[in-house]
Amino acid sequence: MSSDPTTPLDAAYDHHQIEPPRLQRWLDARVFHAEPDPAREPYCIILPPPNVTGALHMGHALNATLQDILVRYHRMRGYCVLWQPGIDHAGIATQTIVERQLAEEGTNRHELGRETFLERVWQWKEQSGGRIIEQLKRIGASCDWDRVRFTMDEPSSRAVREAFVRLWDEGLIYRGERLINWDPVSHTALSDLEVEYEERDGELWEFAYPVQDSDHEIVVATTRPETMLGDVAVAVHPDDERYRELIGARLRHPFFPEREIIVIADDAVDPEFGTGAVKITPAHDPTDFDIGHRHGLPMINILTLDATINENGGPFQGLDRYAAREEVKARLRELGLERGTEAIRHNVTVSQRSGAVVEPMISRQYFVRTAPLAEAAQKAVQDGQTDILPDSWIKTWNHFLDNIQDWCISRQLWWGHRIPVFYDIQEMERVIREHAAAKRERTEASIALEAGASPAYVLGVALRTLPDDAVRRFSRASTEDLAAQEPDRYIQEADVLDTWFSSALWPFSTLGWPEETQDLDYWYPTSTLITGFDILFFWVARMMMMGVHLMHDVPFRHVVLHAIVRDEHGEKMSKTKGNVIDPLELINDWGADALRFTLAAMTTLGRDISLDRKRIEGYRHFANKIWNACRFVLRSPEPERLNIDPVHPLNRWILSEIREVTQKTIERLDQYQFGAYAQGVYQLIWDRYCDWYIEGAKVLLQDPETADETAATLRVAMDALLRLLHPAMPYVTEELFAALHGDPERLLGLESFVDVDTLPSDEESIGAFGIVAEAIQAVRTIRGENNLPPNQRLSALYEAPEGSPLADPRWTGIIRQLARLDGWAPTTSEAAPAFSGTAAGATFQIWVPLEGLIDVASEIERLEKSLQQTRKELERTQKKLANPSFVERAPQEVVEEQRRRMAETQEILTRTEAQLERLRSLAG
RNA sequence: AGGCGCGUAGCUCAGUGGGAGAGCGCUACCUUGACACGGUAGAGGUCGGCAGUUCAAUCCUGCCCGUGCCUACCA
Repeated sequence: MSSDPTTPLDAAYDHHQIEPPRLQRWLDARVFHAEPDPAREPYCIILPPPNVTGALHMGHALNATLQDILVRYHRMRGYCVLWQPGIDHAGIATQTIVERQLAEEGTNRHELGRETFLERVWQWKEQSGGRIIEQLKRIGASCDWDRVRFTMDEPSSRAVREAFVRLWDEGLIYRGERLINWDPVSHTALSDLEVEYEERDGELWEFAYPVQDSDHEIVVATTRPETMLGDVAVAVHPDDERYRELIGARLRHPFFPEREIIVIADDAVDPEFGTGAVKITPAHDPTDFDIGHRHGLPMINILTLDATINENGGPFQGLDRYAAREEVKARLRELGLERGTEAIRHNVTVSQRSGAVVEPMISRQYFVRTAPLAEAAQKAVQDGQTDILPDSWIKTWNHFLDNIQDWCISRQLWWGHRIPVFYDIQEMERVIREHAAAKRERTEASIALEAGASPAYVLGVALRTLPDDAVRRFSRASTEDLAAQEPDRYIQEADVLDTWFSSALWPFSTLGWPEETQDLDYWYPTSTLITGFDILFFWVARMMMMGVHLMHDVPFRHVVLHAIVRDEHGEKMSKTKGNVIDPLELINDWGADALRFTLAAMTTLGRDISLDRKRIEGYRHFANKIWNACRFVLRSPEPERLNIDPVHPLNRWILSEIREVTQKTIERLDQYQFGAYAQGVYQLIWDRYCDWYIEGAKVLLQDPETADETAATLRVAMDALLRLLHPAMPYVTEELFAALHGDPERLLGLESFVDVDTLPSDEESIGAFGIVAEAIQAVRTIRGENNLPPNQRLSALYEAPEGSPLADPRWTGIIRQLARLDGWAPTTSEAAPAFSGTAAGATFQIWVPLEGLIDVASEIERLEKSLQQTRKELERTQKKLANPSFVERAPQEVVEEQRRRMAETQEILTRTEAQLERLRSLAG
């Protein structure tokens, strides 16, 4: 079809014809661009920045869909809306990709040098990075695409430096020796959140430490035998009778006789596990590290950064950790110290990024002191400055913040924000000399210094060997590049910051911080953050900490956590299972509108989504449905006037229904009830507008009395439906809106939302329609259950009280047409032909004479079945009302409701029984 | 180990302290001039089990069974 909406719409909806050109028009017209407008209320959402290496997956699709619904909805409601997009630089992932490319070219980053390597990364980023932005556009995300930001761009980098320096000056960032998670493949430290636990089969291997000057021994168990090379103690529980006498004893290390291994007592030991005695390797195990601190034990690092044994491993030096494990076991076996083995399932820590088994290692890194920040973040939620939805997550939130560890922010990478700490060389030399003098010995650093080594080399030694407070004395944090200004005096820290450090600043760095920009003033705090619960800790908590601390206000008023998208059987999607569903493939097959609507319709907060392609297909059919409904409207006569208050109850009914759904939609979207919103609009459009209203309108259009107001109502109603649906299905609604108004320039996305005040709320019409629909369905049921084809000519008689819509001439044409009747006339139960199909309603009875069409027996059977159900229903209500405590204690309106229902059911029962009697006498 | 969630029609899921719902699938009929990507009618459920609170429980409480996730981690 032509995209020119002035020509009639094609017979069938085809998303391929609609979506790409529509998208292009939005982009060309920059309709999503936002500038602060003091005259309007601000509304701001920041898009959780996807990874620069990433491609769109279902999680992104869901996330973007929900945000876009809110954004489009608020735009239509008159807010000044900014949806801020961007991507993050994904330190490890990106560096890994480029390093792999270099390896294929037979080189590596060290040969290239830092500068050249970074140029290569930028090159990669420009060419292949961030394709996810184009994919987000494709699903219709109405971000302000003029404002796309990157965590490594200059404004963000500036914000990172500023934040770092402020936190440093306040003592909230420090450099210290800690046990960190070392990824020996990516060659970097990882924060606690970046490691995962994988359950694997392993063995608990036992060996003995002989007690010095004694025949005794103490048996320990371990899953990592090679770590015994770094053992400095064996710990037992203080109350453990078995070992009480050995506490304080000295053990002999089989490979390092000069090393003193002492037996200590510590509560952390579980006497039930293994042998109840634990070997202590403070430099390579988190628990041992703590124990080592408590007991003032030395720390012996036995691993290189490649996870091979270092010089402290004596004869095992140079062996890979796993080779060393086998070698250590073999040697201990030879020495007769092996004591057995036990199969065990245990958790192995692996790097989230590289998948490598992580080694706990003692190392000097930069940390954020999280305790004070976490407390403030927690308080912000407690005090209601930020709401977390669903609120079941608050418990998790508090638990995490209560137990938060300091955040390791340095990464031994090149791609990222280089830590803005500059080491003052002159100061360093003074510190080295003073330190050596105080210790009254030559230190490694002072030796290097005296030997005339290069400042960079001496710095390396100093950073490795000097105490933290000494290093701090010659460290300067600065937002200025001191090393560039005074290259002879300053050397910048080589490490970069964790990618999440820059992401933590995102809600305000994207708005211009640390500048006091108009954007920042207008849109901060942002309105709502929508993200997956899987990054509650990684990102949300860190943004909250940084926002509260640096901006003195929370970064967002609401946090909405949504679910994971699973496959159609509820299985988590994974490449290994092969059940990954690619959203772009779905968009190609069914259209972005159908995918979006499906995701919205299936979203109930707090519950995962199992995505079934059949469901998407169904909603694609829905797009086709409204498409064709709109075609019908366009083919109907042009009304003379549009803004009318219709008189006919059918017209008043549909407008009242739209009014009600609009009100509900507003409530639902304000409460993030995406599923209820989508389902409500779906039912309104399909079940009420298409199935009932249009069919009725066809009749009214034939009558000069009602033709014009009906033609107008068809359009007014369709216009409202498109507005209601637009946030969820932007493409097709834009297309139809332009066609409906015959104005290709008018963009629905920039129109206002449905105004309930312009719509009637007509209870009488709603009630009348209900009775009419019930009557029509009754006739259809009689026809259907007696297998009478639609073209079978039938007529019907009715009995109804005065004023019933069944007797209202305004409805009779509709009844005759929709029930496919030749005749529709009043009668009485006495006068009605005995051999009829009947249906009794609360206020009416209908007879469809069936003489000569079917046999009496089949109609008797049908009525008996319906009678049974009516009796059951009656019994239930009677029983209830017979209960005195119900009548006494239940609310009056509930009792009334039951009484009314009983009367109705009684009426239906009586009528049905009477008819059954007459039929039986006929069959008789 | 601790925390959270789920269990409703064949499948995937809504839902509410007071008459059990949708989509898909299934059955029958229908090329009625918006739509067969459609229409009409229908079949199908002890709302996981047991107990409690209540006049009333699919909904609230407790326990149990099944299932999924998160956090922590024992060498």
